[in-house]
Amino acid sequence: MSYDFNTIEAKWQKYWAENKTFRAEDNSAKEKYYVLDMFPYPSGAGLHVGHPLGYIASDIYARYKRHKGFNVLHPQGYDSFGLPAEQYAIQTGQHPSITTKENIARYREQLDKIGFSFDWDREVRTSNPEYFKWTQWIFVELFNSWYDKNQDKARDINELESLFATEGNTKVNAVCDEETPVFTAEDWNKYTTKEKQQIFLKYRLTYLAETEVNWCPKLGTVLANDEIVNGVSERGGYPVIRKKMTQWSMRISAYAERLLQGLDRIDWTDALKESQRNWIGKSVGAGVTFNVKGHEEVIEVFTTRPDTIFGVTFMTLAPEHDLVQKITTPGQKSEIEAYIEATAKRSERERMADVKTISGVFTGAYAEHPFTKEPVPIWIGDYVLAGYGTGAVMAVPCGDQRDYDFAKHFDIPITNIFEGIDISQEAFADKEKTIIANSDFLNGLSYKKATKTAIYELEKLEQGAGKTNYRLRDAVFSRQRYWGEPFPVYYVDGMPQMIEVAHLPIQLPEVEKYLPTETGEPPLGRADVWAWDTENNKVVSNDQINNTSIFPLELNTMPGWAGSSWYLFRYMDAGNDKEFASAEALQYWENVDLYIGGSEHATGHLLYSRFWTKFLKDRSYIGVDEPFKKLINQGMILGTSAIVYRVSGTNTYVTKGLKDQHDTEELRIDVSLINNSDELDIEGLKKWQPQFKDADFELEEGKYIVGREVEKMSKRWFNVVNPDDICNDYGADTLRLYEMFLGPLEQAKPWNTAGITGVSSFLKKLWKLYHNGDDFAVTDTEPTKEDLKTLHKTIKKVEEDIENFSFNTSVSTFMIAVNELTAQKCTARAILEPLAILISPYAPHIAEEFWQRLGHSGSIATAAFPVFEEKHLVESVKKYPISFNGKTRFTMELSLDLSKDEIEAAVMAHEKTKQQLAGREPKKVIVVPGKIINIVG
RNA sequence: GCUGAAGUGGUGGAAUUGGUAGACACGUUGGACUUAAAAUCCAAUGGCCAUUAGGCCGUACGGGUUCAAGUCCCGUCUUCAGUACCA
Repeated sequence: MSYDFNTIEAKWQKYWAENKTFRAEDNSAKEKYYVLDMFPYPSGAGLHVGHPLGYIASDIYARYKRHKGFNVLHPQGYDSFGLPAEQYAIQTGQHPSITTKENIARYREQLDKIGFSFDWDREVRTSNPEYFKWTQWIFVELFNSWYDKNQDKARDINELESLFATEGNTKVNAVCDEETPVFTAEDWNKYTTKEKQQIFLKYRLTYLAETEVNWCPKLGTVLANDEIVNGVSERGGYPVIRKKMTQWSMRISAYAERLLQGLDRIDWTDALKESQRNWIGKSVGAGVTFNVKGHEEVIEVFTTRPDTIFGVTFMTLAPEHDLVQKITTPGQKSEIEAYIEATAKRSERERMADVKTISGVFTGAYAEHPFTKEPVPIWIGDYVLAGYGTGAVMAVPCGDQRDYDFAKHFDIPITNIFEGIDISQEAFADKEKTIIANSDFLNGLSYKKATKTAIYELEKLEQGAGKTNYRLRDAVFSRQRYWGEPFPVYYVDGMPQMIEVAHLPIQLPEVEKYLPTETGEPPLGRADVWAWDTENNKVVSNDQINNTSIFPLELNTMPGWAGSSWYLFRYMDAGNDKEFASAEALQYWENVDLYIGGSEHATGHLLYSRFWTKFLKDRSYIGVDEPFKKLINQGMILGTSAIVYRVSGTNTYVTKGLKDQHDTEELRIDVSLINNSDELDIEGLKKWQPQFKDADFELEEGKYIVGREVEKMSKRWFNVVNPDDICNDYGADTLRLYEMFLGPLEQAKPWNTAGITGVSSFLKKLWKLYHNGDDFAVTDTEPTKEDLKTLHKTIKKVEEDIENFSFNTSVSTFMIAVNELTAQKCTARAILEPLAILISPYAPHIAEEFWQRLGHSGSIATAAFPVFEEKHLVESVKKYPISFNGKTRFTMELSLDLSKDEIEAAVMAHEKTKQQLAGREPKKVIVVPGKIINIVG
């Protein structure tokens, strides 16, 4: 019987499902190990061969850990809320839940074919009400929490209320909005309920506020900072503008320092940690207050260089800054307004595209320098960003190149405050070489000392203090969409109220269209049944809204990252309808030991889930501070597109070798029409699309050779390779081995189906090793020394490879082992049985088949990993290369029992050595046991 | 600009961490089997010189340390990824 992978794979996939082979136990004497993949968004296109790469790697590791005796949790689910299903719904009118279900069914079918060891009993779907009930619950918990800086953790909002009632907010050290008023206990107790609610909103970890947001008109929704790439939306690439809107936000900024510190304790790549560090963007400096001449208002700035305060010759505000309208003098009004209008019109992208153009307008107003009391002109300019720091800078042209360029452009004076530095050409920003001059009490001081002194003096004046600033902004949490989690929120007198957990989940209402309303409200504004009855605790028809007991519900939905920020905990106890997961399950499974997924989530999902984990820990729902202990980013598998060359204006296609003789245009065609030597199947192409039906082809040596281009795998390039096809043609085990064999896990690499024959024929050879003709032929004979050596070499290498996640080299190791054992005609059970276990994480189906044929009744999945024994690798005789002055001349066999001196004596006595030395005395003989002998003449 | 990663045959990539560079595989060439093709099997395959034996040069480039460097150190160049008017 030959290797019939289709039958074998179907058989074992059925066996695993029926026997629930990979079910994880929630309490076990075994040590736990949690291996998680970033769960997929089930898109309509299905999986291509790139998607399973990370899943295969995590599956190998999960299976390996089971062999090593761990209780392994390896679940899978779907991130099933999101834009594509909604856009499809807008086009077709089909409810997104239907599309989503269909797509999930397709994904599941494809995943099952590859033979993953997922515990499907724990499947989660973020769009299932049983799941998003708890997403809504976490939202409510965040709403009911505030961040205490003294204890450095989130606390119950009721505790804040009692603090307010007894001592006001003067002593409360909390993370809150900038413009939070100061009040006493007496004030507090006089406030109306609504006033109290307004104040609480400034403290809650999720809050409703009017903020400057990224509005994407094309998508009709706001976006968080991480959803914008290069000034355009990540999805679709549409322009994004800044706009003030009332939105839900997450006070992630409260966790900035802990998110930064936590990075030191987790095993992630440096690149990823670095991009989170950059995103958090900590900078240490000072906040400085400038009085505005003739106004009550003051301007707050943040600077990393308080030591250069005497170099301030002007100030610049962001055009969007609140004070601009108030301080602009009548004479400058029209000019300022024209400028603000012009900048507001520009998209983020345009603004980023021309950073070189210097623009700005003088407001006519002056601030007062805190020390010299000199007037400082106040300008506005779009090089100052509203979203960073306070949206205002003290400009020090001598020490900052942007301020310098601005000053030169508008002819603003530049004061030099650096000892012995020429600033006639450019600003001087080297902190380390700075000696301050021309600066009153800072003269002669270094950067460090001057900074300290300046802050001290500012504090004395009460016009500044040391301050740490973070680039990390609070994350906008509302989306003007349909297909997302509804907020468990209704409004009484404009103030948001939470719905208690007992009445959750709040399910999505039916709408007749998935578009915004004519008045610009989100799609939920179309729902007829979307009001909250506080007496009966249920959703009722909008007609009944009376604002005494029945109130309107929130119209926004949550963003895509809501459900994915905590799903790792749901897998621990996926069926629980009383809690998001039981305390026992949470305590046992703790957090993810190994997480595998793409690096594109560096500043989105991976940051938000760390934030929610820290929050849940603060509120004592979980015991861990970080969600993912170790993280590996798998590289993308790229497609290799096929290109034909059409002679311009004709229907004639020329082969690659002749294309330079014509004026041609490139067309991408389906990669399945190309054979392993880049030759085109012309008849196939003619049938593929009508435009090729009557085409002419100019060949070379009777062949049409296509051009190739490596690029992202995508339907529109026709370069998608479907894993189902590979499974049908070569088998899932071959697909798994080949995906690993392609190259290092973390690297991007092109898919090339041609190379798959290598691993495919390896599996055939492996099959033959266990079979003699048609019969399964494993004998109980004693293994030879060579056989044992091959086995133990393989155990050692494979174990090391898996521990280091270099799965690619393991595949080669298997190939070598099988070649050697075939040559040695090894049929010994004592070799082939452990070999089956070694291969089982990589090629589980064939391994199970061998295991059964070897007479075992259960699954190979729980078999113990073979133990490596050094003694089998030790040889008695070794070939030593003998070198003279670094050049290898010959090799010589020597016993390994010899000591260093004996080896040296034997080599010197050897005839060839004597010839080489030709009577000369060597200076030195270097013996590296088992490796090389070097004689230095 | 800044940060991170990396430069090894025609290609993907190995190299036990300083010890015979190019494992393994693809591709290519030649051969066997076949009427033929596919499949399969065998052999060769870094470059140059040599009939052979063998020799010389080779891990982006230039230096250095060492008996010994792909690996360590200094400098240069290139590529990829992330990020960017961050005060």
